[in-house]
Amino acid sequence: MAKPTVYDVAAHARVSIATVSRVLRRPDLVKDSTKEQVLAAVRALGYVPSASARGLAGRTTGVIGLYLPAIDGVDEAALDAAGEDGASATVRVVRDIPDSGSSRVRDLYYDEVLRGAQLEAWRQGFVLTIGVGHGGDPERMVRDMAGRVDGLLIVARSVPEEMLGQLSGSIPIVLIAGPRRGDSFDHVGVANREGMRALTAHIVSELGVRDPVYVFGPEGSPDDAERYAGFVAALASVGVDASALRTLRGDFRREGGRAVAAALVAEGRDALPRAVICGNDQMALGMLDEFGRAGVRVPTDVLVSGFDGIEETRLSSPRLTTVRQPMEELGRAAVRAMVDRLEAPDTAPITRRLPVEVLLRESTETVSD
Amino acid sequence: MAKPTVYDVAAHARVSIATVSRVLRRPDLVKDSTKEQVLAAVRALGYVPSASARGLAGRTTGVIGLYLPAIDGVDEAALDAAGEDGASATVRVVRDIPDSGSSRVRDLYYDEVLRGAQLEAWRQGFVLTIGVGHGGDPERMVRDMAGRVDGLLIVARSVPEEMLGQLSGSIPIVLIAGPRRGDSFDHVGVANREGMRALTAHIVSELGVRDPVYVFGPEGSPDDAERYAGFVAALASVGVDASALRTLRGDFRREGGRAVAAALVAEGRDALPRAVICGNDQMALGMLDEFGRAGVRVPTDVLVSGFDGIEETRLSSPRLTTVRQPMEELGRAAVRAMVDRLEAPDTAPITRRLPVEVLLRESTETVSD
DNA sequence: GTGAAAGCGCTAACAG
DNA sequence: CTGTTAGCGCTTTCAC
Repeated sequence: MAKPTVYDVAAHARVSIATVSRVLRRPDLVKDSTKEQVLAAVRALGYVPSASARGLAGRTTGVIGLYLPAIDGVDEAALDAAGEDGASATVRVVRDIPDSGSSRVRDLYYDEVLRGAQLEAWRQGFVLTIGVGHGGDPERMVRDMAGRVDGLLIVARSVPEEMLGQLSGSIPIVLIAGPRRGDSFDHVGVANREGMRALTAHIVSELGVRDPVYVFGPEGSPDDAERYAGFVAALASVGVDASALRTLRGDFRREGGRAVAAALVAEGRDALPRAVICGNDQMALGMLDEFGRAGVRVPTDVLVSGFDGIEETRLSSPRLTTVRQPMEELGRAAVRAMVDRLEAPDTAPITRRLPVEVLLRESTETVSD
Repeated sequence: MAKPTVYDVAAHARVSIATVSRVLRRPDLVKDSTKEQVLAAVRALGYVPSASARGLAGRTTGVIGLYLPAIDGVDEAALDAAGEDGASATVRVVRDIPDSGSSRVRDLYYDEVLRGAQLEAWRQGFVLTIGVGHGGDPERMVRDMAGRVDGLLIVARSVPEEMLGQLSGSIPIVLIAGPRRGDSFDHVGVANREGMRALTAHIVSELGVRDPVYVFGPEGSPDDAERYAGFVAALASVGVDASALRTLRGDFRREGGRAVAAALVAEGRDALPRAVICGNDQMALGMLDEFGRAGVRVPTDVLVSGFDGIEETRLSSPRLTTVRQPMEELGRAAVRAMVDRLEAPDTAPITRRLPVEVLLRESTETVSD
């Protein structure tokens, strides 16, 4: 008993295959009584329509693809090793000492984007298929996905610019996050600039720090550039020339934040800046780590802020002031943009910019505050 | 310039479509020189094969589906509201007080399963498509998925038993977690029983508590039943009849744990059990919350343990002793099982049982320990 | 090695 | 309202 097809259902219900198809797609066009027969046959046979056939005939798959960049510490070698179920014990008992699990820190970022995309896709009648980069070239995977979906959502910078060009020739693409792409791609992003501007304004105006230090991420991050632009703008609006201020460079990772903080501490406690504004949360958390170790008090000795709003910022001590990006909403907006694009293929590029939220917490709290 | 097809490529390369197909699927059967021509044409045209057509012709989609149960607090109404991009502000600044974000607590469980499945699927040359239940009936979504994948991974109890029966008639199914299904389904699970047995043994033998109290989840959870069986077994092996011991009933949720703890406290401090062993982490965390509020000290006054190994257990104070399930590995193992099944459709049901890890932490630490 | 031709299961005109 | 009939783009014998 192979998988039943329309033909089987048609035969069973004593109608033509066209009628079966209609019952499933435009039920209103079919007489109630025949509809019943067909439905009964469907149930009896356990018929499930083939998406492949439907896709071929209808030239549309009902699938939206989401491509995410490589997951942090995915270790291919370890994966291979884990590949076989060794005869390992069923239970292992270990004394788990604090901090041993720090390697589990993962950016929840994409999980949330994924969740939002999935939810919205379903609401819109689409299915989501995901591809996650893994080290090397996105090439193969992205191409493969391109062949099986109606449209592709791509997280910024996870795919080389050139491939985007080619791809967009044959399939709609919506870019997620990253730099603004008013030009040639549909794009949903967040208000990086405005968020950092508001945060900086708070620190400068409310807290009276006129010489905050900005900590960059790795060279070439457009998100970081936008954030810094917001930083500069906030300062400019109170008459401070940001280019005269000191800046530091990290790498967007926690470890990098630690290093930057350590360097600062090494210069002497009295030389510490009054406020450190980091390009992302991970670096800020790293600085918190190191300042804590070194006995530098936050916020008493120095104010620290991050950007992104990852979960850990709520759990650090002190809790970290940050700018929360609406990740889940980002995924959702991307799907919406894609659906719009699919409905109107030849309209101008869609650009959506989502609002952010500045979360003021203890890491930037002052006495007078 | 519509999407190029095999015909376009064939014409461009001056060969037949059969040759184009061969170059892409069995390159070894084609002469090098012609292969070159075809590849060149593919590049020139930006050809991407249609997965639908391929699926139809080859009766296999190269897709594995993963169906996850409803996400905790998904609020459909809120989703609708969020549907339109209101003219909301770009930035909002709020003073974020501690604990305000407790609603964001989400079980990371499925995210990890998802990640593992995705990774392994790709390694095996498959693409993963995911479906997440949302409140109501899984029916429609699962059926839809069934039509577009080669096999379906289903998290236990997210789909009614009967539907599983039907489905498995037309498509391979691998159940994830939940009760053992040695019978009629392929299944990957974890060593619930053994894990709880080891944990209980530790508390009984090492810490000398011969009358721990077990806190159940909601009625009818097979996972919980297995865990309790482990609890009973551990006790039995030191000559204690667990059925004579007190048990409590929660609901697997944090709030439920709080309620249970509150009830216990209300009975009087001196009547407190010496150890409380919970069926999952959420309840244990809830108990920690309430004990903390009530001034009951953990582990001094009472020992508390959980089960699952969710992230929050590392961040609570005291950190929670628990049994960590290898979630990511669960997803990976499920995919592997599916691939095996696909390769050998008619072999006996596959059952994989993954080891767990008992993590001893401060919530069960005693002085003598 | 390569080409011709027959489907894979479904949808969508087009008749009736 | 329902049936007939072309394909959709690709894989796969079967010949050559």
